[in-house]
Amino acid sequence: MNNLIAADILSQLGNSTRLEITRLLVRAGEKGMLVGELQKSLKIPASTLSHHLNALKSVGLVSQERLSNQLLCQVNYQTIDSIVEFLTVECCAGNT
Amino acid sequence: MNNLIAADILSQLGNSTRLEITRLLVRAGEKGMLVGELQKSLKIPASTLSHHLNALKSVGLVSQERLSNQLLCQVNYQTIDSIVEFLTVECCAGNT
DNA sequence: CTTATATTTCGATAATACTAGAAATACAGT
DNA sequence: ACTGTATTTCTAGTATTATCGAAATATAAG
Repeated sequence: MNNLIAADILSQLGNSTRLEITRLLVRAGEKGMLVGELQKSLKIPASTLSHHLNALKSVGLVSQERLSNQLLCQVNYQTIDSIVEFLTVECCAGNT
Repeated sequence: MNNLIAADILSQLGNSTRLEITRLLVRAGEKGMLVGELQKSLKIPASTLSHHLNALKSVGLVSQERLSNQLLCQVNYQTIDSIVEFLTVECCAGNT
């Protein structure tokens, strides 16, 4: 985890819609959520949601798996843990 | 700490220059760093640095204090801790 | 092979952010 | 007052990001 990758991940989390998507997926846990379920929760156009999901996928925060004609989304806990670790250990907090 | 405020803070950290500024200030600890020292480290124009410092101040990540004709910058550990807490507890990680 | 549902990709527009030179401000010393 | 150093604010150009309708693609069922 270097500065550039960390900034990339943080910038993806730094949008309230994407942060909310991430939060929903974390709460959904292992079983994940379908794109359609996310859309119902968020009430945003499908194309907008798809765009944000792509952004989250691009930095490894979310992965998708096809189930017939639906797409299941799951959060990647490892990526979240690694950014938390970056903030706490390598970079930032805990220096009080 | 709500979703919108968290996203704001995360988006400020989600820029490699600002993340580097934050990292430098964390490492500097209590004694902080002068704007000029930051500029020497980062090698970016003063106006660009000032712009980023304003962004970090706007979300409470950095504070400044004048020392005669220089400005001392300090990171606000509390803000970093609160965003880490948001990620670990309220929102995201640790759900494995 | 047509229809229906789920989702993405395309394309265009609007909004926001980044960068940096130039001018302005703040302060200290002479 | 004048000069020098530190830093900000102004301004503008460029680039990136967000939004979302319309069209396209994927899959399943009839």
